[in-house]
Order: sequence, then structure tokens, then C-alpha cells
Amino acid sequence: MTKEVRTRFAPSPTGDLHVGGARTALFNWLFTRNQGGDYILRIEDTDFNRSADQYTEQIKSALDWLGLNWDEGPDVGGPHEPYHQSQRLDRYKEVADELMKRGVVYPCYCTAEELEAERERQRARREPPRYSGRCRNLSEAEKEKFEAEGRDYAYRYRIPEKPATVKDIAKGEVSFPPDQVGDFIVIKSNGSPAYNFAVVVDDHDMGITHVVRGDDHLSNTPRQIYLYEEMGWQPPKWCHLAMILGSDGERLSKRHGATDVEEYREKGFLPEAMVNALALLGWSPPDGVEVKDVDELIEAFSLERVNKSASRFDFDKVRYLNGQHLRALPATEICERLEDFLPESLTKNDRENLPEIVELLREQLELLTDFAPLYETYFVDFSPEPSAVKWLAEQDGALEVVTVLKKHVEAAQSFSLADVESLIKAAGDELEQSGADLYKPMRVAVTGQLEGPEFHRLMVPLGRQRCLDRIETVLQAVEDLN
RNA sequence: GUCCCCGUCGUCUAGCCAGGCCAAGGACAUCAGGUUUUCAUCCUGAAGACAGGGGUUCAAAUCCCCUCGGGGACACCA
Repeated sequence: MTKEVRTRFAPSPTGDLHVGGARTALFNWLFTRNQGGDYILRIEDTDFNRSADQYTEQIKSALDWLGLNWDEGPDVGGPHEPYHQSQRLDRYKEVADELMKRGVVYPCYCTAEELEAERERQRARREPPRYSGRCRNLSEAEKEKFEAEGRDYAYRYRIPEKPATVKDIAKGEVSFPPDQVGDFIVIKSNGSPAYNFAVVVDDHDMGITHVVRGDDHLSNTPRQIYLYEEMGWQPPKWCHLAMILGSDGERLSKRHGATDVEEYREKGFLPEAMVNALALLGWSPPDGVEVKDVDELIEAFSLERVNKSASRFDFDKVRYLNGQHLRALPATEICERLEDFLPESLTKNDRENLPEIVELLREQLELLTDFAPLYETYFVDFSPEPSAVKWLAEQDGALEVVTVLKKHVEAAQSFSLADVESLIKAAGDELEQSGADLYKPMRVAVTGQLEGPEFHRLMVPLGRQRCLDRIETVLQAVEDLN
């Protein structure tokens, strides 16, 4: 019997959810859903100076929007509550006491300034900047002296003199010599747990089986492995994901454009497109079909197919994916998604006809934010293009088409799609014209432009009166030319 | 600086672990055609890469070594 898969996404609430963090969350989630396991959200808020509740809320809301629901964690609870590190201090204390009892941690009285000075010296001597172990073997007298000085102290873990090997699903076996690791802080002088200690305690307590995270954590892993071994705990399986870089190959940052998930939401991206795009960063589907909905992604996902190299976030591709997902939606659904992106200028009447208008414009939509300018172009700002007016004036027979069209529109009793189609046909029969010769002049008359969405479908939501007004305006514009 | 990771079209990648099926496949973007009353969608096609150098082998994108390039870590941040 195989053990149930348990994974976690453990952000620190020091900022909005970044595309890198979202990708990490997504890979954990996809893997877990594929395996039928439990996915846990844990908030790593032990850095009291930088953590803020507002960020926790924003991260949760971004995950929510992406649809990455968690089985255990804030709001939903679970058997391993609490899921905020800041509320688990007693537990860290308990494990720390155990380490003290074993004599594998020792108090370090060095101040931040001393440590910084030490690192400076090491750098100057071209040595690796690393903790030297100056408090490693302090005598009782020395300790008392420091205590008497009123110095604070942190606890460091005395690492064993043997290399730590990370068996990583993505990277393979990676070994770190102990002199590269150095004794590290377990409990800070303010009593709070250091990251490398807290994660191990949490991951163990919560029964995490797979740790999937960014490869900036790879070199932390030896410290965590030492702790697992020390406590006799079963370490999880590791999978370190290569970084996501900006367009110039540097670490992704603000100056590369949108880096927060929230910004994509505001720009009119669909969550399913974001999920699809994120999934393709460092992973590829075995069947080579890249456009996939969430269920297909879950079905196809495996950690074995994550690749080792860093990737850059390709904005063009996300746009393309967004267009694919958007156009796959029925018009009524698109209307709902459009809710926050409707233009101020949307008239009450057009609002009622929104599904029809959306149907008309959907092929031109890539982002939800594309709708408003298109709507305004075709439905609000009617200002005939001079080039189109000129074309109409100079094209043989074009004006005649418009006059006949006007006559038929005026005579129309109702204005359904069928009505409009038969009206156009009647005009065509009368003129003995068809194809471009017929449609193009009509288009210019009603839209003021030489190109646009399907003309006969456009007339319906526009309505009889608006069509007539426009034809009138265009005819006037032609006359003004002379 | 030290250690670690990575290096296939402009970009995301398949192929690499188990060498021949690869004169390297797909997708985005680009360009050219086509369908469509037009734009878009869609379809077809073009261009475009194994970082460099050494090995090993009958055979290397795939294995080994070196160089170069990029990234990460080296915190009482996570």
C-alpha cells in the first residue's frame, strides 16, 4: 500500500503572490490532485518584521482566483492546526528543548555586527563567508562572561562532519560537503524559530510526503536533512523547481512588467489561462498538446516531467493561451467574466443585448480588457474613417448600394437576425449585386470603417434606428467631400 | 570568492536518465499564402537551435572532461 501523498505550499506573507510562487503552488496542487492526495496551505510568518496579514489575505485571494483550493490550512482548518507558523511557537520550543537535551545545539552569543564583520574578513581573504564556529566550544566561564555582559544568544545546530545528499526528483542526487553548510541557527535570539528549523518541524508534523519548491531552496536542503536525521524523522521527497526569470534572463522582478498574479487578473486574463501558462513553465505535457483545461492538466501532470532549466515568462504566449480559453467559453459565460471589465459607456439597451454583442466580437477578444475598446469602436463612437468615406465616394456603384440599403432599413418592421438577412438579400436582388460589391459599401455605411466584425450580425444589436442614423451620417460625410 | 544548479530555434519546450528511429519534433512570436463580404478566428507553408572545445564509441543533442555563459545559495529572510 502506498502512503497517501501530502504536499504543501508555504508562502511567507511578505508580498503579493508572485508568478514564481503561483507556479510552485500550482505544481504542488496539480501533483496532489493527480495523486488524489491532500494539499496544504501553510503560512510561514515567523519573520515578524516583514510579515503582514494583508499579504496573507492577498495570497489566499490569488490562490482562490486561480482555483488552487487547499484541503487543510487557514479558513478550512484540518487535523494539524494551526497552519500559521506564528501560532506554533510552543511546538518549536518543544523540539528545540529536545535538541538541547541531546546537546546538539549550543548558544551563540555573536552579535549581528560581529558576524557581519567576520563575513567581511572572510570575503576579503576570498574565503567562503560562513559561520566560523567561534561559539561552538565555549567553556562555562566564557558563557558566563557573555551572560554577564547581558548578551542575547541564539541556538545553533552543530552539524555532523559528513556530507548531506539531496535525492531530488527534478535534479537528481546533489551532495553538499559539510564545510559548505556550517552550523546554522535553529532558534533566533528573540526566541522565534529560524526557517530551516521551522519547516522541518512543520513538514514532519503535518506528514508532508513531497516538498515541491523553488530551487533557491536547494542549498538549504542539507540543513533540513541534518535535522531530519537528528530527530530520526522520515524526510520527504524533494523536487526543486528551476527559477522563472525575466525577459532578460535576470531574476524576475517588477521591472520586467507584471509579476503579481493580481496584475494579470486586472489585465483581463482568465484564471484557466494563467494556470495553463504557469503549468507550461518547467513542465511539458507528454502528449505535446499545450492548450489544456485544468482537468486535463491534472490528468497529465507528473513530477517526473518537470525539467531542470530555468525559464522566462513569455507574455505573448499567455495572451495566446488566454485567447484560446476565452473563445472556448460560451457567450453567456464570457458575459459573466466580463462583469468587471464593462465600459462606462455601455448603454442599458446594449447591456441587455450583451450576449449578442459578445457573440459578435468574441473572435477578436484575446483578453477581457479587449472588449471595452471594441465595443466603443463599433457601438459608441461613431466617427466614419475619412479613408472609408473616400472609398465609398469613389467606388463605382457603392453609393447606390447604400441608398438602397437605407430604403430597406427604413421599411423594416422588425430587426431580428433573420429580418436583417432577408433585408440584405432583398437589397442585393434589387441591385443585382453580391459578395464584396454588396457588403463592403454597406459595411462602410453602418460602421464607418472598411473592416470590422461580421456586418449583418452587427446590425442586429445596433438596431434599426442606430443603423439609419449612421447611414445618414455617412451619406452626409460623402456629400461634404464635394 | 566558495559551493550548487542550469545551458536545444527570438521565447516555452520534446528528445538526454536506458547513444543509432534526430540531416533535431511541437507551440508562441515573425513572415508568406489560403478560407472568409472585411478584420479576427481557422488552415497551409517559410525562416529559425543542440554554447565552445576535447574525448569515449562503428555511432553522441544524448556518456565523460575542460572552458565559457547564466542563475542560485553562502542571514538571528523565508
